Amino acid sequence: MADIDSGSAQPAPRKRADARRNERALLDAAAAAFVTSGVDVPVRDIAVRAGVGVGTIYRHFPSRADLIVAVYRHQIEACAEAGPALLADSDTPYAALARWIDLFVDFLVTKHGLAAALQSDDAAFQTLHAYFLDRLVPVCDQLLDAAVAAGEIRPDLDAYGLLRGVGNLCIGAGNDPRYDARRLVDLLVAGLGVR
Amino acid sequence: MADIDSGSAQPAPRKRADARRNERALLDAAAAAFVTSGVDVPVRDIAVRAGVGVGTIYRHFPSRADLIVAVYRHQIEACAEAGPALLADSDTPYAALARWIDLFVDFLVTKHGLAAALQSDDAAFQTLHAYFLDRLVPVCDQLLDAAVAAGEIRPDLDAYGLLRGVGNLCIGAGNDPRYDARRLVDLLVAGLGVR
DNA sequence: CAACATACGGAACGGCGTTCCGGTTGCCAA
DNA sequence: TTGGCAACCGGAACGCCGTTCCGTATGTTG
Repeated sequence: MADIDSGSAQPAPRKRADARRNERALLDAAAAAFVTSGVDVPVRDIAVRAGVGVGTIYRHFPSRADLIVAVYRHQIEACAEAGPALLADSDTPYAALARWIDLFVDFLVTKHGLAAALQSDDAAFQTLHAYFLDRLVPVCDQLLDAAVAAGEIRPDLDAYGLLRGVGNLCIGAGNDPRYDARRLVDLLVAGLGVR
Repeated sequence: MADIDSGSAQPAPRKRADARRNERALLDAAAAAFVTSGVDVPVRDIAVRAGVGVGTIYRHFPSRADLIVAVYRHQIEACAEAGPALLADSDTPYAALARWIDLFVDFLVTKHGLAAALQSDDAAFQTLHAYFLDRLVPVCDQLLDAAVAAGEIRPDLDAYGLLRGVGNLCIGAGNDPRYDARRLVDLLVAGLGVR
C-alpha cells in the first residue's frame, strides 16, 4: 500500500519487464547519487549510474522533481503518518508539534540540497513543492490547531508558513558546520509559544 | 566617502574614459535588471541593457557576485552603519537588535533572489557571501553582545547563525503572497528572548 | 515465429556562465 | 596634429546543464 498506485483492479496493463527493471535501477541510482552529490546532481550522472540513457529517465519521470518525489516518497509518507501518532503519544500538543518538526528537520538536513530545491520557484520543481505541501500541510495544521486549542501557542502562524520557514532554515545545513539549522528551528518554535 | 575606494593618493593610475563610462552603465543596467528579473538575471541581459558585450562585464566584475556586491554596496554599508546608531537610540539593546534585523529583512526581501544567492554554495558566490559576512557579522555581534549583557536574550546564538537564519527565512519572500518572511523572522527573534 | 507496441540510448537543442582573442579606441608624447 | 601603443571592447566559442526527439532494439502476444 505504499506503492505509487494500489487498490482497484490494475488499470495499467502491466509494464514491460525491462521498463520495470530500469525504473527500479533509476530509483536506486538516484538515491545513491543524491546522497553523494545532492539532489541537484546532473541528470547524466544518474543515467550513468543506472546504466541507462538520459531519455529513459525522462520517460519514467517527466521532470527531475518527479524523480525526487519518487525517491523520498516513503520517508515523506512516514513523516506525515508520524504526526497523528505523536499527537496521541505526547504530553501536550505543543510537545507533539515540536517533536514532529524535529522529524521534518531530520529528514531535510540529511538530504543535501533538498531544502533548497523545495524553495526553488523553477517551474520544474512545482511537482515537488506540491507533493510536500499536499502531504505535510494538513498534518502540520492538525498539530498547530491542537496546540492553539490547548492555549499553548499563539495562533499567529498557519501551517504553510511554518513549514516553509522550517524548510528555509534547513537550507545549507550540512554544508557548513558553523550553521546549526536545528537550533534556529528550535528558536522559531520557541517563539511560537505563548509568553 | 561612500565610494568604492577613496582617500590616499590614487594608486590606480586612472582608468580610460570609456572604461569608466561602461562601468557606470553596467552598474545602472545591473541594478535595473535585478529589480526586473532578480539577481539571477542572465548576464547577457545585463550586457544588452548596458549596450556592451559580455566580455566587458567580466573585465569589470570578475564574477557575477562582484557585480552584485558593487550594486548593493551602498545599501549594505548603510545597514551596517545603522547598527551602532540603533544601539545608541533605542531603549534597550534588544530593541535595537530587533530594529536592525528589520532593516536587514527590508533590504533582503526587496531584492529578488538575493537571499537565495547568499546561501548558494556555488564557488562563484563566495565573494558575495564573504562581503556580507565581513560587513554585517561584526555589527550583529555587537548588538547581540549588548543584548546578552543586558540579560535580555539567551546567549544561545552567534551572529553568524542568526544572520544566516534570517537570510534563509527571507528566501522566496516576495514570490509568494502566502509566505510572510517578516513574521517568521519576528518569531525567531522572539524565540531569542529570555523567558 | 512473426509482427507490433513499447521502451531504449544518445545525439541534438537551447540556455546558461565564463573565457578568449582579433579588432578598436582613448591617451600621451613627440 | 599625429603616431603608436597599451588598454579596452564585442561577441564568438567553450563546456555544462536540463530536456526533447527519433531511429533502433526488444519484450510480448497471438
